[in-house]
Amino acid sequence: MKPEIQVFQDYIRQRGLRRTPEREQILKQIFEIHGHFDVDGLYLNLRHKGVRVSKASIYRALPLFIDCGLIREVDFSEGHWHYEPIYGHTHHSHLRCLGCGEILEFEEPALKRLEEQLARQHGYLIKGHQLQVQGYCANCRQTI
Amino acid sequence: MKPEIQVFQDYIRQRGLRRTPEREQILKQIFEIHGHFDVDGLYLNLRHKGVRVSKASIYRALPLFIDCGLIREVDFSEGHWHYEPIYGHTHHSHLRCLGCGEILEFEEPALKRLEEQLARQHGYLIKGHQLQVQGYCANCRQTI
DNA sequence: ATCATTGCAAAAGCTTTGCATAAGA
DNA sequence: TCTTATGCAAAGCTTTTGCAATGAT
Repeated sequence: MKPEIQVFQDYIRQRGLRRTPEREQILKQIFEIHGHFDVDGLYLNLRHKGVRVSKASIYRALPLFIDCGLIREVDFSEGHWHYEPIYGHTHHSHLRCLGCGEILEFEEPALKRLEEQLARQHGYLIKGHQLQVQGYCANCRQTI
Repeated sequence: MKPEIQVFQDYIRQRGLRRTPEREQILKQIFEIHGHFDVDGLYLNLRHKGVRVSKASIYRALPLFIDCGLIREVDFSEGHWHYEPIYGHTHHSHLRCLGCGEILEFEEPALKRLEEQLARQHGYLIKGHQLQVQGYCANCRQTI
């Protein structure tokens, strides 16, 4: 069994919830996309594959996946939520082009030290961070 | 005249737009708050002061303020937009408590170098970045 | 006199929720 | 059997937009 499914089943059992084919299909699809997604795109992916799941079920499943650390919200400033798998993926940040919407990923290991410093300085238990950088890509910068 | 008002008037003139008391009141209020805000809070602030402005005008004014570099969007993962003044303020990031919602500001000058590196590496013209760190504050970490 | 801007109310998106039905445990 | 989960449709929220009236230049 894929490890992300295992993680979810453990979480489900521990919380006294139920294992359903819908949740498993949604999770499977998310980890096949292997990149960021939004609810509508995920829903369409599933429908095109012939998987019958309602958006309501997706909206109800995502908080569970977040809660057990499989995915996280990401902010692309587009007025609706985006998400991405984090389980089994290295932590990365996003560089977004304000012209064409292209999104590049990059790693920034120095932020781990920043987290530790903030923890010490303010007594926080740090759970994570998000960094987005915006600008114009090589193409779009010529047209502004 | 306050410098942020001056910046906005210059922008207005340059774009052939019109100077209105509504926009000026909204901008004035934003720079009196001197911290992050959302549309509803800003609207209530103005109403309580007896300033008659509609939310529609606020929604229509904010993109202008963003466009001329006076404010920026900030993401607190709360399902609606937050904003903060940036003109005349030093750039900072946010540390947010997942328990009580407290928000601390901190500076992270190293990210300037990261921006330059990304610009070189990917040919981007960088316009800015946002960093949020989440965790539990000294109080809330005891109750989770 | 023009034409941008306003306020209102309606519409549009995305997300959440109530409820009857289905189905895990 | 008991309770959670699903699908549908309705409701909720935030944000956007159409339109007639207003007002800046």
